[in-house]
Amino acid sequence: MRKGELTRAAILDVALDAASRDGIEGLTIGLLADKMNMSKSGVFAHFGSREDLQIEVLKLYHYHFEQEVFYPSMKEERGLPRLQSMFALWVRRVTVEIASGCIYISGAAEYDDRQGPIRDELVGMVHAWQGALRRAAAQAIALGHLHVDVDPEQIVYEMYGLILALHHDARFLRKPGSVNRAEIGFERMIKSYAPKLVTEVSHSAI
Amino acid sequence: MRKGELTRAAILDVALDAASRDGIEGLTIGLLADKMNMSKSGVFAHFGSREDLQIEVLKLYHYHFEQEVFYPSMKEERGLPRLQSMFALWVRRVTVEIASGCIYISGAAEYDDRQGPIRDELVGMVHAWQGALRRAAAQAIALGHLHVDVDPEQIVYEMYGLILALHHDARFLRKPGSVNRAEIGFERMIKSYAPKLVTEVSHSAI
DNA sequence: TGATTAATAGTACGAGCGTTCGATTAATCC
DNA sequence: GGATTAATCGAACGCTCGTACTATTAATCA
Repeated sequence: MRKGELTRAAILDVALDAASRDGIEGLTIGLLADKMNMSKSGVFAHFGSREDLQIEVLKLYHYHFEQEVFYPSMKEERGLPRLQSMFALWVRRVTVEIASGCIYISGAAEYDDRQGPIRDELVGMVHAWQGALRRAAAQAIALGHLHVDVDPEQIVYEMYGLILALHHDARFLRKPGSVNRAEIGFERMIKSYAPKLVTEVSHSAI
Repeated sequence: MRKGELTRAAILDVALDAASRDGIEGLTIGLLADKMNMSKSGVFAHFGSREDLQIEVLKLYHYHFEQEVFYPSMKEERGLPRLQSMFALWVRRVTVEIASGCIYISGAAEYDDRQGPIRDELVGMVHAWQGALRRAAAQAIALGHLHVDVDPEQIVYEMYGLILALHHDARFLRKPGSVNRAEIGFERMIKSYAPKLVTEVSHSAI
């Protein structure tokens, strides 16, 4: 591996860390140069522009997310177990990120009114993840783990809400116990979307 | 009313609009000066500093939120009706804001890692609103509209999640039908936190 | 080791930022 | 209407930003 590629990767690592804290838009080349003990032009030379750097950081985050959340979940059994795993690993990732921050979430707030390549990249990633969640939910329905009438999109919507609330309460408000609330909410949602039982007993649970 | 106070109010109106779009941190004096057809120093003179301006914008947003969401809800009957009104008006506000943006939400993302007066102000406002929601939920429980074992904080958490998801999907992803999802999710939540039924009739009486 | 190429540093530019200060115009009051 | 105060402007300061260019150092390869 050439030396250039190595420093480039090191810069991206530092940039990801910085972006997690201050947002994608908070990334500056001067700041990275300081943290890397390099000159501004030295850092800049590895990327064609600041925008390219920002997009590379997004891709790096996406890679981490896939490795820690998506792929491990895909090894779980299809249907509800996989959906539960997705949520659990997602919660863990957001919790681990409490000190730094989830770029999908902070990025959504930063780029909801802007347009351009960065927004496009971000929207694509979130779409991909929501698509994976939707497929998992649809499989859970098809396999009879969840009620037939449930809309997979609705499940994705509510799961996303629980995670967003976790991010909000834990990171912004710094409330303890938020992880618990996310899990309780998820369990309640799964229960209320459970398939209709043949026996009367659990009617009240629906 | 002096002319100074009038322009000051006009600047704040424009600033609120700009901040809704580009965030509190995106506010710049030069931009406001352009929009107001004034000089930078002319705008600046109305506020001691940019930070003061930003805080004044927050207070103005808070005022609007109170007028459109909080006070009207307080006129509703205590308990579940009030809680439902709070959610409905909140949804409407976020929906109206889809073209611009909710500063409580975008601000939370901007200031989760910063500190200082702006963050303090923002945290205070969100705390106040969550407190109001919590009290309404607690009353709904006390009045028998919701199950006794339910934690009011959990209800606030999940309500906030539904709104955050609405903001995310409608504003960032620009998905249609998000308002419906928020309402469906809320109804399901209320149902699953409903009190255990003694008779069927009493349920509909609530 | 010497030649070649890659990686980094240094400097400069134009733009925008918040803020300060003195000058100037406009509104207010007697 | 003239005196007084309030409101606004204009220019400047020091700072940081992304980027372009040239020079210099370091790594790679024959």
